[in-house]
Order: sequence, then structure tokens, then C-alpha cells
Amino acid sequence: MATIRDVAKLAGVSVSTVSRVLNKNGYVHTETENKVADAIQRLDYEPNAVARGLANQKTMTLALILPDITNPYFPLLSKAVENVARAYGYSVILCNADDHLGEPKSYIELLRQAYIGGIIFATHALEPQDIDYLNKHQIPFVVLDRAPTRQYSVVRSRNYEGAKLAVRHLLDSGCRQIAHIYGPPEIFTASERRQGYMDSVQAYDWYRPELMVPGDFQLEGGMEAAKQLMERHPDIDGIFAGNDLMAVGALKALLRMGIKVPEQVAICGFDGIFLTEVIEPELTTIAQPIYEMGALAVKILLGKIAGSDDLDQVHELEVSLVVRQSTKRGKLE
Amino acid sequence: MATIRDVAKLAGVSVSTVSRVLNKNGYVHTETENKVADAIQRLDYEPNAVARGLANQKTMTLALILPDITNPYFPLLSKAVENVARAYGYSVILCNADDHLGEPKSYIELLRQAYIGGIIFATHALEPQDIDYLNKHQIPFVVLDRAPTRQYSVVRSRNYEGAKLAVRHLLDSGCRQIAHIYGPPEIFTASERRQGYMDSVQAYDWYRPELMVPGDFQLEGGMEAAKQLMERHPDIDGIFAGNDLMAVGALKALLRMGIKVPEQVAICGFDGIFLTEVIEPELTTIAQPIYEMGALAVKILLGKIAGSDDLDQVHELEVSLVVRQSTKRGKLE
DNA sequence: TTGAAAGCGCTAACAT
DNA sequence: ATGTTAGCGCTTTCAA
Repeated sequence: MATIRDVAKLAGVSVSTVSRVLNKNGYVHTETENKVADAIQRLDYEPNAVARGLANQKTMTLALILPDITNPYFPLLSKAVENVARAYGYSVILCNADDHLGEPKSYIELLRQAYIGGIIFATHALEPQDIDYLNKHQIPFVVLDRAPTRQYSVVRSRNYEGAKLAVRHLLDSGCRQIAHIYGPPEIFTASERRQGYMDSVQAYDWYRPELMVPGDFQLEGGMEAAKQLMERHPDIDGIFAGNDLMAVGALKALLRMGIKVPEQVAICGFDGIFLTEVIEPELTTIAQPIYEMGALAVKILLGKIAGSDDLDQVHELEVSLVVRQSTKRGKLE
Repeated sequence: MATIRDVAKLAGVSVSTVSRVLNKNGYVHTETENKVADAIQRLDYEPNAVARGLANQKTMTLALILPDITNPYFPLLSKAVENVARAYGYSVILCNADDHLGEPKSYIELLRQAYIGGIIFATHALEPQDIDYLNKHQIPFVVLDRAPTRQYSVVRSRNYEGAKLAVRHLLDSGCRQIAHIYGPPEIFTASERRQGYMDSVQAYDWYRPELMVPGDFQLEGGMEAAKQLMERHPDIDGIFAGNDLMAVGALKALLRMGIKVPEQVAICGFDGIFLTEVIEPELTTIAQPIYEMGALAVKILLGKIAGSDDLDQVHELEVSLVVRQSTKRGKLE
């Protein structure tokens, strides 16, 4: 493999000159630049990433930390991150946080000593002490799905408004008794969606707190919640689930109970994952721009790495109602 | 951040001694070892991965190259890879090959100049010239889902036998006219499964070549193929799809056509992805041990990195029939 | 505008 | 058993 020294020798210049043309900094005569470019070409030279990393104390690698890549929300997100990162010359290291919770060395320390360029957190297992560590060591990072804050950059979407959109749509579809399956309270987005539901239905006389039941943001939780809901409140005719996975679970449970969707009960989810288009009937959902969120997170991160300190701290993206079979009850439309 | 020099100074020894205790090679007096260990502890020292990489011409990073992480087969695979790799101290870089097909610099060259430890290929876009390049530059690698070969290590599963298992199960379930939706011929596993189907049904008088229709290993292909199949051959009562995604597509198409599954047509897929448990009715499938395949691939790769040259070249894992609703026709069981 | 040389933090001969 | 030192390949002062 050719090194910068080989190039320098062949071009008849010093390594520092080669380095200058490589990094396009410092003054370099056009003529020598051409000689260098020529030598680079002829040797098929490619600067070594590791050596660069060592000299710069910083590598062209980003880390994406997420709870679990097998959760259907994350493949598209990680694809976006990888795509955009690569477009800018960065590689991305994948970290399934849930699988390594009890480990002695935290991801962050490991990444730091590997001179990682920056980190995207799509996990909820980010502790205040981690934030301190990141700040103390000046590691650029971006967080997804957190509360608006000035502490760090956040990429998120309009969960509250999305939930209102869902309820309104269910109402418009002719539902008169809408239940909600909410996600884990410690997950901020789950609470926002729940709040959106509450504020939308509170004024109706049919509303009772029992119409809100907890789920776990997983398939199973959605199934159980829906089952319980229908057993206790057979007159429910609409379910708004806090995420698509639970919505699919709810659908599954209803089908098994012989309840027709959307005729007897309409279902609306949240997220807009691929799964909603796979099942039958297809699921109406409040779609987040998942790919865009990942792409934006990378761009913000790269901006931070480049030193821009004035990046907006909170980036809130719009959600959109995607109407599909699971809420088509032929009413009012 | 503490460096090896700081440790050496604090312990009152030289850097090479510290290096020796770090890497547990060379002789070192127990007493001095303790002093060093103590200094490491007190400084909270952690050897720098990048510097190590540069000195060794090799980093503790693996690459996983797959077609597209949003294909539901790959999240579990990549989780396995990441888990096992990390257990051995390695990080893994994710590469969506399909998204970067037209790019000038190939992944492999990029990875090489980043001193990658090794590569796992779960993509089919691996050309002979890539193999040459890898061998020439002595980059350890393992390939998934390829034909048995002596050229390189392969991790795969019994596709042929699995297909036979599928057909036999469909037959046992009372099917008398079984169609097959096969995957892209350039994908070797697809051909093997197709061959298994052919060899299983050829002897039956109901068999006709038209019962085999092409799919694309995606949802859409499965839908279209199933639709076409049922329109042209309404007496089909069983479908064996070359993978789960197409099986799910087939199910979707049949449901839309008002055809009952499994009562009128039974469906069996192949792979054992999560999706098969999510849909309703749940899908019978020939399950590959996806996690184990990923885990094994890493272990073989690490073995190669460590220098073992005598690793078996082909690792073929067993598949298993997972019977679910989509083939429960109440016959013969 | 260009070059010499000192790192970046670690490993591994080679010496002692 | 331990230390000295020359790299690994690149960046970046500092001089010229």
C-alpha cells in the first residue's frame, strides 16, 4: 500500500506538501499540486484512516446507539444514518444498547478512546452522568426522541399533535368511544402521545380514565391491552395505540377475538413503520418521517463536529396521517 | 486522558513493560506487574484503540456488509453479529451495500485502509474480483448463504432439505396441488429451495411447471405471484414461498381475493423472521437459526483473524419446521 | 510556497 | 526481566 511518503518521493516534494494538497489547506503552488495529484493517481494512493485518526485525535466514524435493531422502528433509521454518514465519508458503528446494559465499560468510554467522531443516541438509556461525560470530553452528540431542551440537540417529531390528529381521525371515521394504549411512561414520546389523547377526548361524555391502558411499545403489550380493553369495555369502537407495534398487536388480538376491523373497531397506530403496510387490513397510522429524522440527526452531528455551535437545539419534524384500511368505516368520508 | 507513558512514569517502569502487561506477552516480574496494574487503576487508563490499530496495522473492528438492513431478515442477523463481536471486544461497522452500489470506492478498499479486522458478507453483490482482492490483501472474511466452496468460509443452512420439509408438511396437511414462488435465480439459496421443491413434487401427477412462478424475495413479488397463481390455477391448495417475505405477500394477496388461509390454501414460508409471528393467521415456516448463523459467522471470522487456517470451510446449519396457523387444515394431524 | 521534524499513543525488535 | 528506540502513516508547527 502506498503511503504519503511514497507519494512525496514520486512527486519530488515533501510529505507536508502532499498533506497540504490532501487536506486543501495551506498554500501550494498549482504546479506542485499537479505533480502531487499525478503521483497520487499513479500510486492509487488513499490516505490511511487510522493514521489520520491518530494524528487528528478524531476518526471519520460515528456511533449509532439504539435499544435494539430488531425493533422494527430502527432499521430504517439506521439505514438513513448510514447512508447520509457515508455520503460524507463517515462510517457508522452500530450499538444495541439493550444487549449490553450490564457491561462494565460503558459504550461511551469505549467510543471515546476509539476517537469516535460523534454519537447519535436513539436509546432511552442515556443517563445524566453520560451527558456530563460527553460534555466534559467534548464529544459531539445528538439525541432522538427527547423532550425539547437546551442541554443538547434533539431531533424529534410532533407527538402531541400527532396524537390529536389520530383521535380526530378516529372521530371523523365515526368512532364514538376511543381507547388508548400508551407506552412506557419513562419514554417521553409515549407520554406526549398519551397527553395528546387525553386533551382530545377529555371533553367528551363517554370519556373515562379506564379507556387508557398501559402497553410496553411491543407487540405483546398491544395484544394484552387490547384484549383487556375489549373484555372490560365491549362498546369501544376505536383504539389509538401509542405506537405501531402495539397497534399491530391490538389488531391481532381483535382478529383472534372475532372482532372485525375496521367495521366494529377502528385502529390507528403511530410511527409509520413498514409493518403497517404488510398486515391485512393495513394499518392507519400517524407517520413520522423516520428516514428524514435519521438523516437530519447525522447532518446536525456533522455540523457539530465541524464546530458549528449555533445549531438549533431542537428540531421537531411534522407527522402525517396515513389513512389505510384499519379505519375505513365508510362514515363521513 | 492518560497514556501508556503516564502509566509507565507512575509505575516507575518503561512503556514497553506496561505494554507487556497490557498484552500479557513477554516476561514480567509479578511485582512490577502489580505496580503497573496499580498505576493503570489509579489513572483509569485505557489503551487507545486508534494508536493500537496503527501500530498493529489492524483494528478491533469488523464490518458487516448486507444488502439492506430494512429487509426483515437482517436485523436479527446484525444483532447477533454485534453481540458476539462485542463480547470479544470488537465493534462492528454496518454497510448497506445496495445503497452504495454505484459508488466509486468500493467498501472493501475503504475498509482495508481503515485496517478493518475482518468482514462478514451477507450480500450477494460479492464479485470474484472482490474475493481476489480480499485474498491478495489477506483480509479475513466469511460469507453467508453461498454455495459450499473451498474458496472461502461459508455459513449457510440446509435450504434444499428445508424446501423438502416444507413440501412434505404441506402434503401432510392435506394439500393436493402445491405451487412454489421462487426467489431470484442469481441468489443461490433461492435456487436450492426451488430445487428442493421440484425434487419433491416432480413425481406427482398433478405437478406442472406452471406451478412454479418467480418472485423477488420481497413482499410485492409474493403478492403478484400469488395473485397470478390463483387466477390461472384456482385449484391450488398449497403455496410454498421461497422466503417469508414473499409468503406474507402471498397471504396478503389471498386474503384480498377472499381466499381463506389455511382452509382453502395453506401457505408455508422460509426463514423464520419475526414477521411470521406478527401477522394473522401466523405463518408456518422453515426457520433458519438466524441468530446462530450470525454468531457462528463472527466466531469463524475471529478464528481466522487469530490465524487458524484450518477452520472448516463450510458450516451448514439445520433448519426446522415451525407449524403455525397458515397450514393448520385439521387434516392428518 | 515548501521542507524538516516533532508528535499522536502504541507495539515490537533489539539491547542490556 | 526490563529498557531504548524505531517505527505505524499522517498532521502541523516552525523555519527557511
